[in-house]
Amino acid sequence: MIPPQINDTSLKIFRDGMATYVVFEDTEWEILKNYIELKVLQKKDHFAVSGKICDHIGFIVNGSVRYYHIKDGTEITGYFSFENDFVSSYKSYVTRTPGTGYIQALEQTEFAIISYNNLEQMLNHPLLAYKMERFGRLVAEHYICCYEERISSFILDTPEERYLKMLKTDPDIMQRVPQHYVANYLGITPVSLSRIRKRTVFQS
Amino acid sequence: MIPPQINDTSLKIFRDGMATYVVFEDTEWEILKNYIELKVLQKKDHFAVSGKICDHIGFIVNGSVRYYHIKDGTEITGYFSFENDFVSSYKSYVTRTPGTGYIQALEQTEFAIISYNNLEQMLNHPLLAYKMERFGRLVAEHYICCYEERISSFILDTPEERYLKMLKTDPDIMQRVPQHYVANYLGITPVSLSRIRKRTVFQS
DNA sequence: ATAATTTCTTATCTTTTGTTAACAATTTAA
DNA sequence: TTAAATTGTTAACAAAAGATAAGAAATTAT
Repeated sequence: MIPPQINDTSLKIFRDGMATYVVFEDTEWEILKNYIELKVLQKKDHFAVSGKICDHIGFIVNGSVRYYHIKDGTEITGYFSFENDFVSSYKSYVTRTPGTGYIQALEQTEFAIISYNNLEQMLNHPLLAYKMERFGRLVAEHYICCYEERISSFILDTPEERYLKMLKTDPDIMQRVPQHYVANYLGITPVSLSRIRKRTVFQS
Repeated sequence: MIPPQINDTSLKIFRDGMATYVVFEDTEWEILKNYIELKVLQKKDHFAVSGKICDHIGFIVNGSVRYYHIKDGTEITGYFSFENDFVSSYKSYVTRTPGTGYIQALEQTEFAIISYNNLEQMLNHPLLAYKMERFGRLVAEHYICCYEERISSFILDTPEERYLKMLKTDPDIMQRVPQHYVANYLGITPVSLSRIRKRTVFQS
């Protein structure tokens, strides 16, 4: 099985990204890299679509994506990911069931990707299994921490507080993402975000 | 190191709970069980408190807990856990930093617990490490899926829809938990939940 | 460069939620 | 059993958000 070649620059960035969680030695990496492929999406192309099983987990080498759902015929954006983030319809990927949302490139975006089958092979490979399990655990734990924060903010903060916190946490998000997507992400309407920005004398 | 004894009934329930994710053989279990302790909290006792590092991960053998934060001097309940759930201030436990919230028993509650040190030892034990990493990954993935659902609901659904969905997902929650806690959990005030229940001819 | 599309703001009106307070109902404690 | 505390409901009013629409601003496409 000869996977589509991924270039060395992207591979290096991906290796560094994984090293945040688990460091792979050169000998391990020589094996591991054979399971990594490259994917490039143009603006508005989809990484995952509703109704289909999401077959890959991606790592953004450069670019960005948004997660959205369709409710009553309109798109509602729930999340964004940027460089060095992992991307997938996790539930779909993990449970092998059709996803309920979409993941779309906000601009031309380059991913290092691991197919479900390749991940299975890595998890069964005697020289990779242990570190891959560990890697998976640490990544999952990291995202749990992020999600915890996000849920707390819905429980504890008003939309206005959520907006102001976001400006501190992701100072450049308003520059990189259309405002009406950000509004959805905050759980409010675009009109409402516009009003909040007006009354908070929008810093940034 | 001789840990406080945990009784066999509770241990069996905990073993079944872990087996949802990874099955441990008898020989493995004989080692593993030495790292498990028992904890019993009376109603209103705390499993974790704000400002302190949460040193244990718990598994509810029987009973229930609520997660809450204090904002402007008042308690806001963000989550509940019941039998067969894992319980911890995850971020605190994982990152070894003081937690920002509280976990409190809603009734007398019995936990199988793993201290951070014991978990480290298990993760370093040659006969347990691999399966424990895998177990950790699968549990974390499971909670990611749950959290994804919850966040989606804040983005996509109105409070009323969120309430109705909850009735389907957790049909007995209104019986087990005070209503004003549930209101917080839904991201609204107790008064608002009372109104929603009135106008939806509260089923259940 | 111009037209078309998308995005953002503003205004009006409606609906919902938050706030506060009073009271009833229920649970807990003495 | 009675008293105290907690919990749930309802009402009145204020504040915020949703819905819709119109127009301005910015971006994208031709």
